Amino acid sequence: MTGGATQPAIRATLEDVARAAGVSLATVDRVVNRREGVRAKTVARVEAAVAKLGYRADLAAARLARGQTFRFAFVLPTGSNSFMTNLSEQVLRTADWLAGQRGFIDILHVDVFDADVLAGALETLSPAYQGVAVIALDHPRVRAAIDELVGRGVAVVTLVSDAPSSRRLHYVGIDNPAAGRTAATLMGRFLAGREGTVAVIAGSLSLRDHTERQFGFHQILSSEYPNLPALPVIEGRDDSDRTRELTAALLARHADLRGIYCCGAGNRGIADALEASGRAREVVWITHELTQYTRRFLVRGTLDAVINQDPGHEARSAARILLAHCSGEPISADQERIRIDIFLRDNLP
Amino acid sequence: MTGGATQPAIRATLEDVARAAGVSLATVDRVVNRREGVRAKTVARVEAAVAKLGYRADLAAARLARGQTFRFAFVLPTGSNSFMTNLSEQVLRTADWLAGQRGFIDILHVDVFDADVLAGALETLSPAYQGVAVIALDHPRVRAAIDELVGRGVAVVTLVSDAPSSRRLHYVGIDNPAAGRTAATLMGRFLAGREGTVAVIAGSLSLRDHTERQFGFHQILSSEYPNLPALPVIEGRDDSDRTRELTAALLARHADLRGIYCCGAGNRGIADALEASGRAREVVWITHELTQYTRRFLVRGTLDAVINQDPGHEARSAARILLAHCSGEPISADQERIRIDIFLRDNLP
DNA sequence: TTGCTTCTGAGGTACGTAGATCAGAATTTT
DNA sequence: AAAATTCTGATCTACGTACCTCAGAAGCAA
Repeated sequence: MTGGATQPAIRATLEDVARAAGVSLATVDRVVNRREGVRAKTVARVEAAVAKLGYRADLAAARLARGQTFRFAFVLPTGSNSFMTNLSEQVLRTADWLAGQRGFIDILHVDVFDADVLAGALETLSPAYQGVAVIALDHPRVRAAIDELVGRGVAVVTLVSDAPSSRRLHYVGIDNPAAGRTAATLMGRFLAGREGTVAVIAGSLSLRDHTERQFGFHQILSSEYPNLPALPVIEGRDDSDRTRELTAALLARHADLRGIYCCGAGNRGIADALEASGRAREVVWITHELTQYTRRFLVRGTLDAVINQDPGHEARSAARILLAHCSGEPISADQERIRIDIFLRDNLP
Repeated sequence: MTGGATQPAIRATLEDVARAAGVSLATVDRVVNRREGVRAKTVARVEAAVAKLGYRADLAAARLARGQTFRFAFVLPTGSNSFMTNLSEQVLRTADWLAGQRGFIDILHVDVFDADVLAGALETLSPAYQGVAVIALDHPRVRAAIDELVGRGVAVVTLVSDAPSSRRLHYVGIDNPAAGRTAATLMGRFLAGREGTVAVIAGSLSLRDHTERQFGFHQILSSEYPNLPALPVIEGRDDSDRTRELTAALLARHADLRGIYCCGAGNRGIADALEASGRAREVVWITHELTQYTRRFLVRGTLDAVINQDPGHEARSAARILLAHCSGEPISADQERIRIDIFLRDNLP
C-alpha cells in the first residue's frame, strides 16, 4: 500500500496565516480580500504565508459572516408537457437544496412560447433578483430583455432553450444539433441496409431547439444514409391529439415508412397511432425526453430509443452557476456540461 | 404571468422560532437537537413554531459551530488504465471541493485486484477515517474487512466495483448486468438482420463487474438475436498487447466475425488489430469507458459505441454520500444513481 | 525636527448554530 | 407545606470570516 495525497487534518485559518506572516488578522483580511492600504512588501509576506499554509477561505463561514442571501427567479412555462412538469419539480427540489446555501428560488410560470409575454415578464421582473434562469426564445425582444437584465447586473442563464446572441452568462442545456445527429445515427444504424422513408415530427419549427434537432438529424441522415430519404417535416405542435392524427396519416400514406424521429413532444399520440397500425415493431421510432410515458413505450418496444436531457441536472446546474457567479466562485465546467443521454430499454435509470 | 412558489426573503433562525414559541433559545435548541429535558407540551409548542416558520437549520452554520471535520479514505488501484487515471483525477478534484465543506480525502493506492492486499489495507486502515470509499472485490476476506470497518462505525461505500453481500452503506457505480444488456441490444440492432459471430473480450472473469457485464450481454444476445451466436469469452487481462494478439487471432480465424464486445480495458490493442485487418468498418465494436483513446476510436469510426460510467459523478457521489451519512443529512437518491451512458460519435461530451 | 500621510495592529461586532452552565421557576413527590 | 425533582431561561463561549473603528507606528516631505 502506498500513501497518497494527504491533506492537513485541519485547515489553516486566517489567524494561522496572520501568525505565520507576523502580521495581524486585519492585515491578512485586507490582503485576502484585496482591500487598499497594505504596503507591497507586506502583501507579499502575507501571500507567501497563504501559499505556504495552503490557506483557503471557508466559504460557508464567509457567507455566514457576509450575511449574503441570494434570490433567483426561474421562469418556466405555464403549459405542462411531462418534461416541463419534471423540470418544475426538479427546480423545486433544487430550491430546497439552495435554501441550505442561503439562496432562494422563486418560480414564475409564464407562457414562454409567446415572445412578447416572455419578454414582458423579464422586463417587469422584480429588481430583488440577483439571478434569473429562463427557458428562452431566440427572438429579438427576448434577447433585448435578457440584455437589459444583464446590463442591470443580473446574472442570466438560459435553460433548456438558448438565446445564443444575447449576453446571457451561460446556457444550461444540450447541444441540440448534436442531439439530432445522435438520433440520425441511431436511426441509420438500426435500419442498417434497409430501404424506406423516415418521417420527422417537430413541435414547431419556430422553436429553436426543434429546428436545430431536425437540422442535425437531416444533416447526418442525408449524408450517411441515402437509403433512408426523409419526408418533409411535420409540425405536431407538441400536442398528442394532433400527432396521433398526423402519424396515422403518415402510416396510411407511406407503406415504406421505416422510421419516425420526433424532436418535440406529443409522444402519446405517436404511440397510439403506431400501436393501432400494427407496425410498431417494424417502424423505428426515436424521440426526446424520458418521461413516464416514453419510459413505458420503451419498455413495451414501441419506442426504440430516447434522447434525453436530465432535468434534475439542468435545474441544479443552473442554480449552481447562478450561485457561483453571484458569490464570485469558480464553476467546474465539466460538471456543468449537460450530457445528451441515450436511453434504450436496457439502460433505463 | 402567474406567481409561483415564493419563499420568505430571509430564512427563519432559531431565535425567530424561540420568539414565535414564546420560549428561550436554549429550549428551542434542546427540541431541535432532540436533547432531554423539555416537557412534551413545550416540545409540541416549539415544533409547531418550527413548522409554521418553516425553520430549517443552516447547515453551514451548524457545521461551523460544531467544528466537525470529516476524514475519508479513497482506496484506488495502483495499476493505471485510463479509466482509473481519470477516476483518480476526479477524486482529487472532489477532495478540493470537499475541503470547502470541512471534509478531507486521503487517497490510498493499493493493488485492489489482489484480495489479500486489499483486505489487508482495509484492516490496517487508520482509525482516523470516518468514511471509506473502496473499489471492492467480491471476496470473503474483503467482505469481512468491510464488515469489520462498518462494525467499528466507519461508513463504507463501494465504488465502481461492489461487494454486494457486505454491509457497505452504498454502492456507487453502474448496474453491470444492465450495461451488458445495453451493449447487446446495440450490437444486435446495429447488426440487424445480418448473420455472423460475435466475440466477447473480458479483462478477467474473476472480476465481478466483467462477469456481470458479459452475463447481461449473453442473456440478451442469445435470447433476442439468434442470428448472432457468441464465441467463447476471451480473457485479455486488461492488457493492450494481449488483446491485440487475441483480436488479431479472432479476425484471422473467424471470417464471419461481425461484432466485438469488450467488457474490460485493453482497447488500444483491439483498435490496432481491427485497423490492421482492414475490417474496422464492417465489424461492430462496442466497449466500455470513455477515455482519450476510446474517444479517438469512436471519432475515427473504428469503435461504434461506448458504454460509460462517469468517474466525476462517481467520485462526487461517493463523497456526498459519505459526508451526508456522517453528518446525518439525507441524500437524494436519484442524484446519486450512476447512469449507464451510451456514447456514439455524435453525442460525445 | 516637525508635520503629514500612509500603513498596521488591536479590538470590536456580527452572522446562525452548538453546547455548556447555572439560577430559578414550575411541577411533582414526600 | 416543604422538599425534591424536573424543566426552562438567561447568558456565555466558540466556530471562521467580514467589516468596522481608532490609535499609533512607520515612512516621507518640508
